[in-house]
Amino acid sequence: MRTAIWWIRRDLRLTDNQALGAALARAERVIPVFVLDPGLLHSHYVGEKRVAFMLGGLHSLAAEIAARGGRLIVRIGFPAQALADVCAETRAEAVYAERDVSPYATTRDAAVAAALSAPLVLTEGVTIRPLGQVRKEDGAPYTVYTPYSRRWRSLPPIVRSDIVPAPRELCDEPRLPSAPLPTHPTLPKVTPFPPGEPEAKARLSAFIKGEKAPIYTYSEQRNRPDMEGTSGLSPYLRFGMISPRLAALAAYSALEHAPNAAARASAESWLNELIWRDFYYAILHHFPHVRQGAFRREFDAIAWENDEALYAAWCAGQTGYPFIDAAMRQLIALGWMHNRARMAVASFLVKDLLIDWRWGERWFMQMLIDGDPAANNGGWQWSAGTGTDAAPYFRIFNPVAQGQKFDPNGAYVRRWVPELRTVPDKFIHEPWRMERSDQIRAGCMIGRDYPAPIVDHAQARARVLAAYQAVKS
DNA sequence: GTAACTTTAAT
DNA sequence: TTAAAGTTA
Repeated sequence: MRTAIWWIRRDLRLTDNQALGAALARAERVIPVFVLDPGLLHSHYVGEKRVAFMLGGLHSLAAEIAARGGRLIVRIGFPAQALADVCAETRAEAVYAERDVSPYATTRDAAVAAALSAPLVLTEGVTIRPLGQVRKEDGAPYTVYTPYSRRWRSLPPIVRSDIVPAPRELCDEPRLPSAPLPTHPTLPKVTPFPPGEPEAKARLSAFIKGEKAPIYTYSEQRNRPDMEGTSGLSPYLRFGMISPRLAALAAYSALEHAPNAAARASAESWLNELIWRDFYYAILHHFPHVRQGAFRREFDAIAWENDEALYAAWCAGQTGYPFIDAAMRQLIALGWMHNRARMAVASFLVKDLLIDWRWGERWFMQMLIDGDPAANNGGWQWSAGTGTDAAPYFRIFNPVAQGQKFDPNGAYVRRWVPELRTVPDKFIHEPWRMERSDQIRAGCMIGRDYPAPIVDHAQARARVLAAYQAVKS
């Protein structure tokens, strides 16, 4: 074949790009095309920061493509129309893209396939293992993580030769029109995630290189929002600025080179997080109704309170629970939140405020740079207990205990809730327990400088237990 | 071969 | 409590 289109969506990379690789293997000339879809930009599940991060990634990708003699073609409009135009202008004989799982993506891709006269060829690459590959003995999909992960791990490890190398050269079609890449919105300066594949690769290698690599202390460090114990790769994985398979290869290699058993277990726990990611893509793939409501449909009947004022306080980080507020303010400021904090604030919204988990899911999608339909939905359903986990206990996080355990010195709280900076360690996670004299000494009056708790945890706990009990049996 | 029953473990 | 996998009838 002479000409093919590489349709770029959430695979903003050259290394281990299966769509690009397949196109290059079959066509003499491959044209990289990105379509800026106005429908997506204005969705209630999209926010400015993620768009800004994506645009930054596109600028970086355009530079990488240019460095190899090619040119990124940008079009603005509906994908079916834009791609049909490019196909006609270039006489492309096929369009290659990475298969995606969200209902939005699958609907869009079906529409594109129907509109094009050239075939739309979808490759793997969004997940480590091909979608739908990890199944039970009888071919049915797994619905519980642990057996899924066991089967996943029993498959052959990812090895160097699985990785598709980046092309050394690309070609250009000089007369083919391209819209300029927007320069707005931009990321806030404080956001610690410079977009692009080179940054993603640097982060991955810093995370796994050497005997003292952070991956070898990950299992303890990862739960501390006051420290930098995670890989910080989620936004890059979200937009495919790094291939998840390359991340898995790195994890396997770290397992192999682990200096001791503890280090090995730590690397294992990071690999497990990558498997969780594959798992939630598989869930969305096999059970697309999770995007609408509970995985277990009986939980759609829960009588939520859905108090708008409490929801607004949660969003703004004004709940009166310091650990919750620190996390929610970190989210607004950075477009990112530490995962331990995500679990705590999700539990608080659903269990303490008795607000529909889908409200939280939507807020996260609007705020998060790494917001991903599959992973975010899976996380929220896990927190709400409406999802895939069958546990004999009902999970309610205590917002004070979470803070004391995972932010023991209050450094995270003080970083994001400055009005509590002078509160003594003893009260940092429950400042309402300060006597009036303590409050004066700390220069922080509860109810004036910082809110009193908007709910009583013990009461809220009893209320949510009853609400969940009511939909059971 | 299939269904009923038992065991295991859930971050 | 429940899913998955193994065991027995």
